[in-house]
Amino acid sequence: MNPTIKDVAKKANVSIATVSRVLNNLSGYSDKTKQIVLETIKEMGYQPNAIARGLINKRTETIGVLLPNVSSSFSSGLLHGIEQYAHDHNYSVVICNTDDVGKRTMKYLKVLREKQVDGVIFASEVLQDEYYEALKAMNIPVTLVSSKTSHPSVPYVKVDDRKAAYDAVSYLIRKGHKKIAMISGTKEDVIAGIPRIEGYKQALKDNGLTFRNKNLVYGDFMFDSGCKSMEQLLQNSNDFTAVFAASDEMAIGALSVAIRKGIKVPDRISIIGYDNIKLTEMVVPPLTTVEQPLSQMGAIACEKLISMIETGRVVESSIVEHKIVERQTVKTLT
Amino acid sequence: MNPTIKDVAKKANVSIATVSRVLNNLSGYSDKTKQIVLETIKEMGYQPNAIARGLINKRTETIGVLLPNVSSSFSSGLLHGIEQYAHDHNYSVVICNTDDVGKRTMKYLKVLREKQVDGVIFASEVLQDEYYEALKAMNIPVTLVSSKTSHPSVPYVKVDDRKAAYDAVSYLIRKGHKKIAMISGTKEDVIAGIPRIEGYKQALKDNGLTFRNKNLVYGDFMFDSGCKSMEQLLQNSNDFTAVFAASDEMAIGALSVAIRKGIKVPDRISIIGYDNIKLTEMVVPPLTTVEQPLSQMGAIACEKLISMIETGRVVESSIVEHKIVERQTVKTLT
DNA sequence: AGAACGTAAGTAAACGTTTACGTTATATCG
DNA sequence: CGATATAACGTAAACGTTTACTTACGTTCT
Repeated sequence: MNPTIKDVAKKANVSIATVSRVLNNLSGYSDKTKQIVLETIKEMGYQPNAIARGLINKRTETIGVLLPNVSSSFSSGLLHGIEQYAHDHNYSVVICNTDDVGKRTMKYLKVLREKQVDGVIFASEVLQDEYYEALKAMNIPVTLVSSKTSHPSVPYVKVDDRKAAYDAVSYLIRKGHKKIAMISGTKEDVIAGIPRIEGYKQALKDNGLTFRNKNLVYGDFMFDSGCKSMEQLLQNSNDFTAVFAASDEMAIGALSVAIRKGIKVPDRISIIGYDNIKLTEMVVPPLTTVEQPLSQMGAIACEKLISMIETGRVVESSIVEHKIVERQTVKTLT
Repeated sequence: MNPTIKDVAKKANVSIATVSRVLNNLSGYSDKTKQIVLETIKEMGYQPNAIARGLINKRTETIGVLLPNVSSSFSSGLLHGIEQYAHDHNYSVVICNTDDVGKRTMKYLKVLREKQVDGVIFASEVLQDEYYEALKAMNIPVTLVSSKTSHPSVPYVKVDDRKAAYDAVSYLIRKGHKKIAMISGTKEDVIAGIPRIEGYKQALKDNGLTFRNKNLVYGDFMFDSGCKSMEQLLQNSNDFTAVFAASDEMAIGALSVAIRKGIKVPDRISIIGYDNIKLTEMVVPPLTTVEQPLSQMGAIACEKLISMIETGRVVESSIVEHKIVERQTVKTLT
């Protein structure tokens, strides 16, 4: 078995307390004993046991991250930022892939509680009442990323979806487009669905353009639905020069059916996406899109969480800046 | 504070031991006391403390996963399978994103040791001697996925890279191609570099085709290097009708420069990739590729690991089946 | 010289479990 | 009926730390 602090103490001829003290850089020992202890520690290859430590100081230096789909480009972008920040601050992260199913989430929450994590991040998930209650019972801090809530004790970090959509559409308008379609995400999504539709409508209105029902279709943020939506749009009216998609995957879906149908992008139709996932650079032509700084958002959410863990004080939510990344799928109309 | 087993015991008028017994479904109590205990547990909202439990049975039911890049489609595919299997078997997974830097890996290993994880999976990382020694000192099982090693005590799961490359090239040959270029990964990579080059050369040889140096170029598996490699290939000779890329990202890079240069794919040049990441379906035309069942591989690696943890016996390595997924980037030459 | 104090340690309780062992009461059997 | 087996518990040690409290001793000051 691995040596324990007791073994070290015995070999170094000091008490357990003394070893613990030098381990934790406290005072109460001479330079000489410090050297001896340090040496025997190295000699024996001693490593402290974080479990025992955790039991007594009620801190595990571990956080839980719940996300709907680890293997999506979106989630993993957030995760990257979270992990990096956490690790740089000596926290470990345990991942919980909910696959969008509520049952699983509750089970995860239970496990995280048993394992005594110091806090949890909900990434891109809505904080159901049931979850909130469970978390409250656990009595540990929570933050949200790419999501929001009205509970004052749980801060979130996200972009302003309404404004981002507004800006995307305004951008198209500035480029001379007057007939702009939208491929929305799911109609019920209070984060990435509704606000983006509102931004779209508002931008049209503010620029004297009329909203047409048949130029708005609904997908589910995924590639396939982007394809279908584009076909639907083409069938509905074919009366638009640009489309704003509520996710890059859908935008790329739209792009691919356009190409397949021989519709030139951006010459005949311009497309702008949303997210700026890695894929956008790889596709031909590269996709113009509105960027969410995913990794940075993850890092900020993690920063907030750790701050709450260590200070015990609730911190403020943040709105992070989106920006339009111009690539080659939007044409300037003259 | 959360109630402990002691609180439950007191309220239920039994001893701690009894509560523990019903909690763990052991024997030594009447049905009646069981009911009472269960009720007070529910009443008080008691949840066992896995840290205390872990301290005593030296098991944390947690595994560590080291991977070079969480946000790559490849890694997250593996991770997905790992997480799912682990969670279904009541293990938690803590992720460690090494970003390919060795220093970080050693630090992670130290943390994982302190946190007393029950085992670790190296995903798509080569097991350096230094790591192996550290792991051996920890005295816990290890498995590798999408990597291999000659240490008999660490099982791995991967596809047969040499054979997969051989099959990919043979496939092109069967489709009538005689002049086949290759965009390789890094020359030094003993897993995904060398064996795939060997498979490529062997397939040429076995079919009476001669290998030409200028038809083999080196990238680093990433998109950008795929672009550059394709340009280099075009400059070198332009004397090939098909290219085999050692990763989908590079294949897509090659595809995109082809399209940009007006080279029709697959009419003028056929392309086959490697991995079958999600991206391959989204690109136009959809990429023909050889599939590695990433999620399944992750699950198998995790299964092996858990088996080793629970039985204490080393298990065998596995070679999983690759297969060619035909999409639209390979043309049959007549 | 003696009081007062600071430094360098040691002792032991505590964290929340599991579990080996001990104790009682009841049932079983010859 | 006495011996003994068994069921139903309780007691306390153990896991590897941290830390409040105590002790021993050397300095400094008056």
